[in-house]
Amino acid sequence: MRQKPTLKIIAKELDVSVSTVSKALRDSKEISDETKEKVRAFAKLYNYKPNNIALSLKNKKTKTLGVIIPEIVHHFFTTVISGIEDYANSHGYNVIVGLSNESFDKEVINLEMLANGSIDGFIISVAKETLALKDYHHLFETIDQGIPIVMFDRVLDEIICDKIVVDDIATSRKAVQKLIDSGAKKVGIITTEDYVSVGRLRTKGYVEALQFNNINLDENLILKIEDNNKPQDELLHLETQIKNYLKHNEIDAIFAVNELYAITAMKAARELGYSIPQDIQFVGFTDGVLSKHAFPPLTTVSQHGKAMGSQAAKLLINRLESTDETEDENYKTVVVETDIIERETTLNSNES
Amino acid sequence: MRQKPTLKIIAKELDVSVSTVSKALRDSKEISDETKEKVRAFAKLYNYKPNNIALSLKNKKTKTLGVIIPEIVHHFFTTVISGIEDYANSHGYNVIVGLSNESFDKEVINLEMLANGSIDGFIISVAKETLALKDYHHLFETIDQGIPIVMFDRVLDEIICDKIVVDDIATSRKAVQKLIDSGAKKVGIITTEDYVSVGRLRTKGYVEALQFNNINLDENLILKIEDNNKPQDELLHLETQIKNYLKHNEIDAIFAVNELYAITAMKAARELGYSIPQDIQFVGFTDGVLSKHAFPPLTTVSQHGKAMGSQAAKLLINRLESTDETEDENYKTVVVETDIIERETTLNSNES
DNA sequence: CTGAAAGCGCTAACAG
DNA sequence: CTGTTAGCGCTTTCAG
Repeated sequence: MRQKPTLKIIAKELDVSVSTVSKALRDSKEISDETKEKVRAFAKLYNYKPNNIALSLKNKKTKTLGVIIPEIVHHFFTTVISGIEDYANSHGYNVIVGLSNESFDKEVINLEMLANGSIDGFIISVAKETLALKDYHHLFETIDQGIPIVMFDRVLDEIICDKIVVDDIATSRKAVQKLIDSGAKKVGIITTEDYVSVGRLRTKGYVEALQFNNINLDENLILKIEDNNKPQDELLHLETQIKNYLKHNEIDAIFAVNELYAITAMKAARELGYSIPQDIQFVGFTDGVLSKHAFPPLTTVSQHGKAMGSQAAKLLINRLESTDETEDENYKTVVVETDIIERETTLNSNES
Repeated sequence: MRQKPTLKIIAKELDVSVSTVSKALRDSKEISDETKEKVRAFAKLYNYKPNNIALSLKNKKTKTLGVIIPEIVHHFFTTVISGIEDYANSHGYNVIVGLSNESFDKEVINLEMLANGSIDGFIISVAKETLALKDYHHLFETIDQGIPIVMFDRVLDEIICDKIVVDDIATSRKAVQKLIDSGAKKVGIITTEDYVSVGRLRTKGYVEALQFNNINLDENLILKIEDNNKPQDELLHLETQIKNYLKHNEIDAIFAVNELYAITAMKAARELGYSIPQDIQFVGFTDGVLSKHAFPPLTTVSQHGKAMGSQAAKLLINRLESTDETEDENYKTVVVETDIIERETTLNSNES
């Protein structure tokens, strides 16, 4: 095992001072070409690379971003990370990932661990539990310490910072409109409880779309999935809730606020003898592997997670590197476009 | 914006020396109870937290693990990460994630970036391109620098280090045996090209299972998917390869070395008029969301990614914290168990 | 019991 | 053109 060379070692070896070596390697004009050459050759030979930690301590910046998400085994978050990585890496930044597992405490711990010098800024989508508790002190504190935060997907009006969102309301309106245009008369929604902001907004879009088409709102057609937070029987729970809902209502189209709800509902519908899309149409939210490979392939609105991720990284890095004091207050929230990807769970408008 | 308190600031405020504050906070017995109390109170009030970077520089360890994987939008890797995170976090370590995107160059860059002091050790699954090129100098060099590596899933015999694997051969044997026991006479395999070690090994298990059952090997039943590395039309490419394969062979069971191949093959089979599992049975490898929600739900062998992740983290952290010189050479490779999760694409043995 | 000093690896202001 | 010095935040001898 060969130990890593340091400036000190090189300096001693070449019988010059540490600062000379440092300057030579950074091509300072204070140093003679001759010395530069000598130092560079030696450095290359011994494969010298500056120590990141020392640089971080010196510069008070680590060139790494902290990403905190509720869950990594989840296609949407995973695409966002890949967008972040992409942008960050190509701009010289690394990415530390912290998982909250939807737990408030873990979110706080992760934030605090990383806030002590490990990262320059955060990209975060808050845990459900945090949303439920409405306790945001950890976020306020890190901003107060001068560490910028970019929120995405699950964002908070209370926190003043850069944000990346999807226009949930407009997108849902669009999705529901699609269903109506394809001939659906009784469209239902499978959504989350209202404390999950994205669920609430998507429900709102659903309601607006109905109003716009002069369709009376039937509260029974809104299924809010109770999240019991016990992964083991969650799926079963989900299935029974959906099956009951389908049995007790006359529905010819369903808008589901995520893939899993959509897929589970399709399965339930199939088991109840419906054929898709003739008897009942489906549109999901968030395009992922499940949608593409479902049977039949699910029409879904794509959130462009990768774009959200790189946008988030871009906003954060810009803020970190901006020396412009006036920009300090100028927080943006960028809305990323969504598309509906038509697959085989919806009818064409003219077929209806 | 309140700036973070440092030892220096506290010391000045309390009119004592920096070292006194440091010692007081670490409960050194050199310090009087009175002073300790005073310092602690002040530190709590100002919410003092030691700066990680300074500690890292001082201690020559960062308490963070570098994880380098080919692809994050992939259920298996994602479960592994979650296992790593879990174990690492509960032992005071953070996790930096680097993605190689199956590219050799990106793998090298990531490794080098992180090796310069950012992390204490690596957990890595190598990129396909690296496997194809057989260029492992970056791995040798980081080990040579004294940075331990734990490899998982795609491991290399040439590299001497801790490894976490699945017994691919035995597992494949088991999977194919299951198919045979369920009455299959002509079982095919959809696998990768041989340079992907896991593909090669799984193919080997397939061959062994046939031999064991005195079934003649028909080379035509082995479909090695060409990976053209162009994501956009990859899927289409995959589909046509598989469809051709199904058309030109008589097959009543397929063992696929990953979920995607299995799902795609099921789709192709359905389109060709087969019914599953009556006409053709399927077993996949690597249990993920796709398998569970496929139509019909796919029988699959579970790799226990989360267990692999925490095992990897455990091995790495043990090695990092072991002061025992004798352990230095004692590299383990742990084999994690696999299970076959029976769902609806296979017949029961007694039904056959 | 407390403080001064050195050092982790690096940069930069300032002398020479 | 090169070297000395100080300092980033912290720990740890070693003196007092």
